[in-house]
Amino acid sequence: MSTSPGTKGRPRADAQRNRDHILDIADRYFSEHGVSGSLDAIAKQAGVGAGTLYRHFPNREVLLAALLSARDNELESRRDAIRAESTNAASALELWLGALSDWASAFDGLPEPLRAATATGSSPLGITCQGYITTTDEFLHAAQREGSARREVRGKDLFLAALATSWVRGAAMADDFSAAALSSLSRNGWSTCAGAEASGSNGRTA
Amino acid sequence: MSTSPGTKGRPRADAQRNRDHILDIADRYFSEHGVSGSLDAIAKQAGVGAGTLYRHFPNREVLLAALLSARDNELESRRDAIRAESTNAASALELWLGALSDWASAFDGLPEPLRAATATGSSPLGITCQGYITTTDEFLHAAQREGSARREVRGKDLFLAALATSWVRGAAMADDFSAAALSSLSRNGWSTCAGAEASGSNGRTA
DNA sequence: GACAAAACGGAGAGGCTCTCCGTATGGTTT
DNA sequence: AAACCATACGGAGAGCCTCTCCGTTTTGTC
Repeated sequence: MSTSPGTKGRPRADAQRNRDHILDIADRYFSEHGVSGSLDAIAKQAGVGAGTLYRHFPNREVLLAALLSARDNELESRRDAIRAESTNAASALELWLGALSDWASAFDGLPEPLRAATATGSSPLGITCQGYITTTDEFLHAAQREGSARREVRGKDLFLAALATSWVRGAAMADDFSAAALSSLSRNGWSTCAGAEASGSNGRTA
Repeated sequence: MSTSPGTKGRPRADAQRNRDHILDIADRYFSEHGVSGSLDAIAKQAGVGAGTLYRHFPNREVLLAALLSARDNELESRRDAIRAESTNAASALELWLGALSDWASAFDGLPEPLRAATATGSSPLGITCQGYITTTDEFLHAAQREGSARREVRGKDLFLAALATSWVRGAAMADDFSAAALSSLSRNGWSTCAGAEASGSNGRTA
């Protein structure tokens, strides 16, 4: 799984080389210009034709997914470290959400496609997100069993909250403090030691 | 304030007519296509040349700001209603945040430019946001005085949280429930009846 | 070395944003 | 009402972007 060419055996050597090289350049490029940077510019920087880039990565989302999957190991080892080191499920969950939020900050503007992919689901990015939502659920369930997390919260909601944290931090954000505030908000809410049960749905009023 | 042409007296009649008409069309168009829809298409639908559109609204952000300012009354009267009807500051704050979140959902994709404008500040959109942040601060301070909101939270953070709620609700979001979950998260956090003091900063780990 | 399959590259179609400037129009003045 | 000019109009087109198509080149195999 994961090398683009069709159904059969391994890709041709030049194809593999190009693919890897494009990935390298794209990583650097997105780091500098955000996820909205020009794909053609990436092709040019990589010294390949536009056709080559688009054959390997039919659209921006697929390219992003490939880029992120190259970083999978990092996040997964962080997950393992958290599991190993944490003494209680609540702080494990908190650390994991922080890790997710950092992950989603890998490139400027990344949270947006991640949210879109989470919503639609079936794309390669969506699969990736789904996996991490599952992990989030695991941490969350543990915390719930421990009694330190609310019952009505779902992993998906916390995942989105982590994305949102990263989104707030995004781009030209003048105030780095706000992201921390939001993640603290996600943990503690703004209400003083809330009435716990808080009913089910609020939010929309009209 | 607010009619685009330069420094002097009122604009020419045709200019005013075009401006209003463009605003009408743009409102409909953004409602159907989201804030990323094509500006040229709006000009065409409005039956004016691209130049005319861009003279009145030099860029997308300015157009959005004009569109939103046409809706100012709505949000402001909602604010007044909340002030009048609420019996306690906590629920007033909650209602206000809901109103903000609805406001930011006027068009698909609106939260993004709002966030960007909040960050950079000086644009017309930024001014608008700043005003609502101030209002948020008022509601928040009242709640803090009442003892029902945490001290360390700032209006700006709650404003961004409201935008984030709307952002999560955004576009193709398969799951409308998540937005409600996030706003509840913003109020109550995920931790059971938190240890209140929660220290200052957390979030970033690496 | 010869031959197909696989991959390449870049021209170009089509769409978007935004500018520029010759033309038309409103408002004012006589 | 005619003339005048500041103001506003429209749309061609420059420049950038995404993505496709297809003639040409490269690889791997026999």
